Amino acid sequence: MFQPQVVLDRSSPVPLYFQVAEQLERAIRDGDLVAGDRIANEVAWADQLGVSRPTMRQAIQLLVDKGMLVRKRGVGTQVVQAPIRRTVELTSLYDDLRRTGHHTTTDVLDLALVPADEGPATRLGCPVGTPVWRLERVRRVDGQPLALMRNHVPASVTDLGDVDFTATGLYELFRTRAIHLRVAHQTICARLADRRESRLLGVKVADALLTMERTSYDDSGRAVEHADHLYRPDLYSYETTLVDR
Amino acid sequence: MFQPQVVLDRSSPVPLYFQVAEQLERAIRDGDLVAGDRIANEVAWADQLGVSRPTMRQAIQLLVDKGMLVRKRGVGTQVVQAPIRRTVELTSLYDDLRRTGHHTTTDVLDLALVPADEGPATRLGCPVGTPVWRLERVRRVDGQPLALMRNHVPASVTDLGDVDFTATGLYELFRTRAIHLRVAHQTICARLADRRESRLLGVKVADALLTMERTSYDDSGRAVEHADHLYRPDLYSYETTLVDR
DNA sequence: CAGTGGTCTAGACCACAGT
DNA sequence: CTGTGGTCTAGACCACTGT
Repeated sequence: MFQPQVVLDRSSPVPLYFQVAEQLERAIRDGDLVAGDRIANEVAWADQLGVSRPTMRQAIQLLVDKGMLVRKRGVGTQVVQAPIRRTVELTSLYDDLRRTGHHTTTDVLDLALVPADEGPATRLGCPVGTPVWRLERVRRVDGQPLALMRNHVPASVTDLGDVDFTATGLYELFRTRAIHLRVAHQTICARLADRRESRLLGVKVADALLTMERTSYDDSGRAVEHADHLYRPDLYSYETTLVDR
Repeated sequence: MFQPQVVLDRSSPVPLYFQVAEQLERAIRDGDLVAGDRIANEVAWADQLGVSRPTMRQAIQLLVDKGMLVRKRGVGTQVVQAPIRRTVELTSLYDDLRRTGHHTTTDVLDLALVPADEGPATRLGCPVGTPVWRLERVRRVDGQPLALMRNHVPASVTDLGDVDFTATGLYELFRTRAIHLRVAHQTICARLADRRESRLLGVKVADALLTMERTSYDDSGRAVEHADHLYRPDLYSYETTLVDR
């Protein structure tokens, strides 16, 4: 039974289970462990690393949740025969693109404090007429328009008045203001572009677009933001890994 | 601190943590606990229910993963201010629709054992030319065409030759044959319908469609199925709940 | 049968948030 | 400071799988 080298630093502030998961994940990505390989059982791992079994379980569970490992009772734990794609996380498109090294720019079409219409109000769970910030942007990647993004943020959450959204993403801003997004509900669909949208996104009129509606909640369970985004399907797709538990 | 009534049955085969999570979830859905409510702390719960703290944690974690609760260190655990939608699970459209009480029918357009083309072979991780079952269906809801579904299943996984897919879903079939889907990778996008697709789905030519590509892996990490589906965006959208951990 | 993961206990110490 | 969740230990028994 192959056991990749795992070294723990007990003086590190990084939790033990996370250190284990990290190094196991690297072993899989580097190909030290390949599809279908069975890894040693939990007890053996715990023994070898000098951690308790629950801690080792937690490490393995992290990778199971990421879709990289599969557990079968009475059998063992195996590496999934699958190309590892990024799992869906609670990040913004801006973060995604910057991380992958693309040059992104943003055109701000609209930023204003307005009374909430029925749509945004319903989604944010606030009364119609509540002051909300309305933000509309076009996101470009290497010059090409990629997404047309409309967002609403209740004025009670934070003040967007002085923010330069050509330089800062909305989610990045939330982080700097200690607003921690924790849960989001998304609906993804498709529809045809209208005249304005096709012009802004540089596609033909009546071309297909990917639509994404999202409401995000922070760590006190409060609705913080509603997004209504349109993506060019030739430049963007939505990838997820599903895991049955 | 409000604590809904939770009753445990220690003789039940249902794990304790699951019994707790179930009843807590019901309390939230029934409105006994509402958005923003703080629930009692883990130790108090464990004490009252007579279970250990790790068990209670596991119960709460289940609901956190579902996006119904939010934990904050030093503060407590709160109910998320969000409409509860179904979280994404590893189920088929057929299951989804049957569960919501709709009348679904299926037209089988094609079911054949063929050598794998490059596309399906790549996705399934098998050599080009490997025998695979090719299945093409139209799913209807209350008579209306909803989805055009093309699936590929390696012949080595199971025999689809005698299956009546007008009466049985593919995922349902897998379950009856003890093939347990555990991980899937999905890509969701949009494109225009071509002539054949628009005819089969009952939409205008060059109408927008939602596309879904999915590869599923079973509990030994083996690629079991590749799906290439097209959905009518007026009848179907893809909803998810994202949770940051 | 032996080996595996699934569940559970009864504690412990720590980091962080709010008072 | 107190109270909270985050991490961790060192065991235990059980259910399921494959031989």
